[in-house]
Amino acid sequence: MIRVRYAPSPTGSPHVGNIRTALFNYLLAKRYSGTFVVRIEDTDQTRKVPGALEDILDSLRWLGIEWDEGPERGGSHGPYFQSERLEIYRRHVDILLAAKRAYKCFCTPEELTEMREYQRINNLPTGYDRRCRFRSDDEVEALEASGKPYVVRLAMPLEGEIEFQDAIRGRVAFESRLLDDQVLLKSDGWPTYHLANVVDDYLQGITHVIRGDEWINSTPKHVVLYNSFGWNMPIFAHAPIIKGPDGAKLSKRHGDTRCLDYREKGFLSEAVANFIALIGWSPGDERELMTMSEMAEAFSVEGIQPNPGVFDITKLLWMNGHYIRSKSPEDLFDTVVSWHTSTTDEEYRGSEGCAALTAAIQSLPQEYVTEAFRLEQERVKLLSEFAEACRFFFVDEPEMDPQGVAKWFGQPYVGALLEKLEAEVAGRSTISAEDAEKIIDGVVVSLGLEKRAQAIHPTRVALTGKTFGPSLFELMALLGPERILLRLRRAAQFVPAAS
RNA sequence: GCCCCGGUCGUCUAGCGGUUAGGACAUCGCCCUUUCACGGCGAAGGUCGCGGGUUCGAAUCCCGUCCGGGGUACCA
Repeated sequence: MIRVRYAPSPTGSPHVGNIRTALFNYLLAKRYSGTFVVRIEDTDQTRKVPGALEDILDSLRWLGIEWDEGPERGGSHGPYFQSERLEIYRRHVDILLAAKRAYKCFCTPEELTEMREYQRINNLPTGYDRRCRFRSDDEVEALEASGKPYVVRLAMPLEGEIEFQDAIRGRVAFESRLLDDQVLLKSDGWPTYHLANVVDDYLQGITHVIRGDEWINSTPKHVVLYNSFGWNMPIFAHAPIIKGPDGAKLSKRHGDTRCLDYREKGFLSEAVANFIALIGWSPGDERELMTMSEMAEAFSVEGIQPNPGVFDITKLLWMNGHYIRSKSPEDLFDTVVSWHTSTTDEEYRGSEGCAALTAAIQSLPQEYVTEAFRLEQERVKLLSEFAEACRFFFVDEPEMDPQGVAKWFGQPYVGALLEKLEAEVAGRSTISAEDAEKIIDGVVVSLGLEKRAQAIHPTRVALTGKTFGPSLFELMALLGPERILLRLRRAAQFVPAAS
């Protein structure tokens, strides 16, 4: 039975690279019907950020990454907050101390800074020089009795190599003498990540650790820790980082990197999950569009690539469009409306489209709004685009595109066209798409036009103000006679007097 | 500086000793069509970072080198 974990620290809102690590772990658990646990690594109280925990859980929930054990859910291996496990770490530090696999270090931060400075200047490998490691028991006791604060450090092997098998990269080896004696317990009595992570992974029965590449350098310290306790190690897999377009690790500088930003911008969770999984992982065949369960079925650690990938927003956009197109009208309505009412995106909130949609939802029949969404569905790449794309359906006087007017309303027949259409539409209670087509064709004949496109384009501009959009006939069917009449009359004002 | 990881079209990737180096996004063209989009078809785009080996044969194995990234905390 495999057990994996996602162990974020609540120091900020998780970004997409971080959340992808959670996804990989989750997929592995799903693949083998294992257990996915979420553990909060809050051992650095000074870096705790309010709201971060909520954002972590929110990000997971949004993407559909459900955890079997962890915050809000509990489980048999709790507590799932490291801040509630302090006693456990202390107990384990004592074990290490008693076995001489760790020691107390009384060096002050100032001394350490000075030491590193010296090392840097002399081009020596930086690291703790172990000056406290060989103190006698009496000496340590005296120092401790004097009330001098201390940390506990791991006694690393002085020579030889430390190696481990990485499931993605194969054998990774480090020279022991280059590794320093990592702090395990800080002077405030709290553990560092290194200690807490190893103790918890062991106690919580974690079998596979998929984590970011940035951990690969501290893995030998973890290996020594496992050995010092006499524990078996989990399988390590270090996933590559996600880079920004400039090749550097994805960060705030690259704009939106917060996972939840994508939700606010109008991305669908299924698109984001699908897309980020594909940075660094592939099912081994040529599939790209995959649901969560399809990905889980195809997932393997071996399918993770060792080299970092660039986050290509263009491809995400394409994928988002795909998932928008795949929605049923009902689902689409629910999705767009609930996104619209909850998004915090300021640019969207302040847009005219947003205001028009809000009004439409309140005053127009749901069927009307649903149909408007359906007609724009294949053109839209973001949820946030529906409001603007559908605006002409919702407002009485859509903006007239000057270029569209210039291009089509200069035709000598346009005045007559609009009049004839008005005459045809007047008196009807409804118009179907078929009716609309017959009306247009009839007008084409009576005006002696060569192609119906000559009638269609000006009519589109008259009714929507735009030169592009859904099928004119379908759009007329949705608008209905009353709106069409109003718009036809208004459009007449834009026709140059000469015609 | 030192250590570690990585390097296949612009981007995401398949590939794991013998392939015309395949797919996807983006780009361009054609088709469909009332426009835009969707969809379909096609094109262009890769000296597999570079240089040496090993081998009958190397994107695939080895060494070197260059470039990029990551780590070098009483942060995770």
